[in-house]
Amino acid sequence: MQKSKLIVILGQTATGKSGVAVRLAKKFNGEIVSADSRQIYRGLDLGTGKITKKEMRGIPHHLLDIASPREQFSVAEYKKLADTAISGILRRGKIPILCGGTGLYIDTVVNGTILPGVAPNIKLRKKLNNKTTKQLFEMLKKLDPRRAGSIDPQNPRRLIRAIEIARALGKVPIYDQRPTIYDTLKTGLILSDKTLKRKIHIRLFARISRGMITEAKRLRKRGLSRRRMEALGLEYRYLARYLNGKISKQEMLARLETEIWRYAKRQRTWFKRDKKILWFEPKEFEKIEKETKRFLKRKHAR
RNA sequence: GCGCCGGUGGUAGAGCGGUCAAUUACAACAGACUGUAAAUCUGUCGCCCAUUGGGCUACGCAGGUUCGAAUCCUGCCCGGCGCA
Repeated sequence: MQKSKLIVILGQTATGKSGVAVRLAKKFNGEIVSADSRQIYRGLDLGTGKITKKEMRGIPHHLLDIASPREQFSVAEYKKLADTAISGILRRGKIPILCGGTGLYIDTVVNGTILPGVAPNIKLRKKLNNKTTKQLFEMLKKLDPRRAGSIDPQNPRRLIRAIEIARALGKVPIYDQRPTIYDTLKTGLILSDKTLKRKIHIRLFARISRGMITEAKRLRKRGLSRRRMEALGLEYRYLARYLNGKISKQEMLARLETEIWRYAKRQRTWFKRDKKILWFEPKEFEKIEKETKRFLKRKHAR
């Protein structure tokens, strides 16, 4: 059976993914599925650099604004919704374009990852949060020695999740890599460090002048807790600290610039491992287009 | 001009005779990652070789005391405060 074609546009923050995705969608009759863990949330617009209605140029975008920022979203939910969105697009005879910078989300969809099927247990997590990393590791060792051997013993978040799964299933399952259901073209957008830094800087100030601070205030007014806002990371984390009077506006901007850069590097580290990504500079649209055309014509997967 | 306090690695800031290339934090760089992923976590971080380890240069500058100094003394330079 022929696998369905899926186009992926990925890259670090501020590399111009959205624009490229829209152009491709225009060209090849596509619809876009966002793969961004923060643009999922309603009301996080300027701070996440969410595409505007106008910029969409009539192209349908999926998985934006589908969750309340007050609640925690998860990869598992994302995967389910993304799969649904993609099949919908395919059913309409269009090309799905997965576009975003959240590497884990992309991989989960593209690789057809099977997640353990154990929902977060908030109560348990709260309880475990009081334990030391060492204690958590000991707990996991007792519950599932195998997983304890492969996990990062110093990462409480991972340990808690592993314990959560082990308690529900007896042990943390090992999942074999499944044959993926999509025939995928992964296109990565890349800029030199210097250019990316500059773009991050410019974009940050543009967001401020477009009202990012007002957006943050609005979110707080609508009941987004300070804690939750802090947990959203980057702009929202530092905006929260600023609104709280913990840092000055200037400190916020300075911190943000370096934090965004660091985030971009983490993204780069993640994407680097994937040797199947074809990298282009965003301005090389013709090349991207050509590659995409070739991919879409191709009969069989790889 | 006198008095006091201070000058430490990219930054902030410990150390106040040996165990100090120097706690720690931040930055920088590298990396991990299967239901919080813009999150969370790890490693490296004076220079030069080396696998453990070794060598060199370092704590404003110049001298000195000492077996031994970032740490004590003297002078100088610089900064802050106080008195003139």
